[in-house]
Amino acid sequence: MSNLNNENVPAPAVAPSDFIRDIVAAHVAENRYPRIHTRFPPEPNGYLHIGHAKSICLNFGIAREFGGICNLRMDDTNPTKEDIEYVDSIQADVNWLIGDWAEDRLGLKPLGKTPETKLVNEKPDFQMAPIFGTSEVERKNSDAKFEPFYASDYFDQIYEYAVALIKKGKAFVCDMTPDQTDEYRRTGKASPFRDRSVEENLDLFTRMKNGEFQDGSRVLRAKISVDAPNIWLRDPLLYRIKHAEHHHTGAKWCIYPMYDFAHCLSDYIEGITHSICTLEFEVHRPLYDWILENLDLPRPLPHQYEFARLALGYTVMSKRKLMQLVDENLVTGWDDPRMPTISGIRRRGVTAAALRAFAYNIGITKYNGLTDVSVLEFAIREDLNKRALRRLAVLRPLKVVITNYPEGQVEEVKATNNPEAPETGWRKVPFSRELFIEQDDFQETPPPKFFRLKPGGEVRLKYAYIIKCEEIIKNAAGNIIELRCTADLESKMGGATAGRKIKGTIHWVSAQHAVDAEVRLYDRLFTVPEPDADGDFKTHLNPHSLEVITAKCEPAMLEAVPSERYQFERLAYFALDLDAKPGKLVFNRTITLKDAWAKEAQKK
RNA sequence: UGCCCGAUGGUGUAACGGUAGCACAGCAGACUCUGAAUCUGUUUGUCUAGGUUCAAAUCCUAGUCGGGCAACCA
Repeated sequence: MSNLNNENVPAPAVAPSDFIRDIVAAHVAENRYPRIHTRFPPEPNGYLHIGHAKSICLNFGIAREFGGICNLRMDDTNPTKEDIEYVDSIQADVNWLIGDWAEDRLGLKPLGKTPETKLVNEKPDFQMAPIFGTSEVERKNSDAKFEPFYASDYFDQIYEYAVALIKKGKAFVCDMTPDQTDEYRRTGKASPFRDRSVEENLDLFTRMKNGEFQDGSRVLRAKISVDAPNIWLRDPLLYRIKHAEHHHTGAKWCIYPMYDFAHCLSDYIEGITHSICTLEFEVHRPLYDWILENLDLPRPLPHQYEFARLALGYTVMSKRKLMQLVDENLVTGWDDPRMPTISGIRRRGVTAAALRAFAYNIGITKYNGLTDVSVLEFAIREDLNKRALRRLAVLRPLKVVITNYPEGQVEEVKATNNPEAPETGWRKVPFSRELFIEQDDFQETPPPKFFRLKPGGEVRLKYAYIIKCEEIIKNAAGNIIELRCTADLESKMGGATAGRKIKGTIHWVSAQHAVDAEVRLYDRLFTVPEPDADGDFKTHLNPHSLEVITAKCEPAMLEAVPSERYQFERLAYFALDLDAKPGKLVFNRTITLKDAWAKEAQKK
């Protein structure tokens, strides 16, 4: 797969510039940190999607451009929603996306390693340093095993920090019900438990940890303010009780830290310098800072920066909605090629390089826009045009008999593998008396400007002869089932009349040599640009988002491999699907070629 | 409703007080043994109103519109 990432595809000419990179560049210029350190912290509660790809490209891109590191971290503080399946898929997707590009910037840790306690400026400090700078291949060949970081690996340390806040009188155990807590926070009233003694808080928090209390009966809250304008500063929750097994820590804990408490501390423990997240966390930033600033931490503190998440036309992006599509079998799985998930996009045949180019092209801002799918489609086509091997295949066959071509004769014509990459050479394609052409390439009563095959008209068969349609044969129902044509037998490449100017050139396959392939034609999943703008997004599902047909391919397709990309000439780009087996070709249509004729024909 | 954030062609972005540029999309043309690719040309824009300044997309004030947050989710 590695050759798919860079070969033949130019890197973006200039490194992108945006407000976050500007900030990082300024910090580098003033030597604020010994090294730039970002992180990509997904919660393992679903598969990664193209919005995450934007974040991955940002965080790893910065690490790459500024000589830094980007940690992969599972933000796993809620055991009831998370699962090991997602941990595995996240790793696979990240490795695929950054492979050959920022792989050497990926921060991982030795398997099973937990934070070390060190003395910094005479203060105890928890640290979790990454290993990095090894490629995936090197890691696989090494005896040592590596894994991503897990917020759950810091539960001991985060607990210690909670105790420290309690001891400073900056956190308290609250016994109100969830509803009461909501009510009090909304109205700016102080919890009746706010002024418990340090001793009582310590005792209660220990007993929370020891499992003496029911879920929901008590929480640990920071003591910041009862009526701050920013709700997140109104004595926010730090810990809640959940008697649940955790996919990574097992049954060790029955209290789990909230996102706000765990995230900033995880960043600190890992030595993150720039904690980049999406806009909805903007209002959490004061809390992020408050926690870190109230703990007497000896090392430089990380800072949070926010950017706008990706919204893409004709799809949905929330994990909840994507999971609904999966659970209700509206798609075949998280990696269904119609899904905006990284695994779906990959299965569809899009390369990592194309996805990265897309991420670069859309930029990073704080403006919540809706990116047109054409931007994604352009990145995919541009990438595939340069790398895809050209092949002849007919999706909807129409039989053609060349009446002046000898029965039983077979010849092989030379066909270019990829005009964009001449070094890929050429192959032989068999030609014979009976062929298949595309049904769309013939019209009995053609509209104006139709320069394909028509009665009495001529067209060039790509790499072969110019043919003329002499006769149409129909069945009893009146449908065209066969065309009788004559060929200009001197018009093949190098022939006497090869230079004749014929407006149309069409693709074909020799009937007796054609191989069948299952072809899955995908279209957008939804019929409207913003499926979740109103009501139920599922009412906007495109009923024609998948069509499965059997295509007739030139015999070279028998040698198709998953790592390659193919262009069925004049039609679309295709990639071999996971479901393909020896003797059973299955192709996914990644994306169609641009079709100027379809546009022209629509103008009527 | 409170708090926070944002607003540049159809879409996504750049311009960091000094010529509003790029990409996608669109349109027109050239070329073409892929109606692809490539090449050329081109339509379209600074939310509004005040202010500061020789000069404002940029700074200030107000408004308008849009988004986010107000989970014992992240």
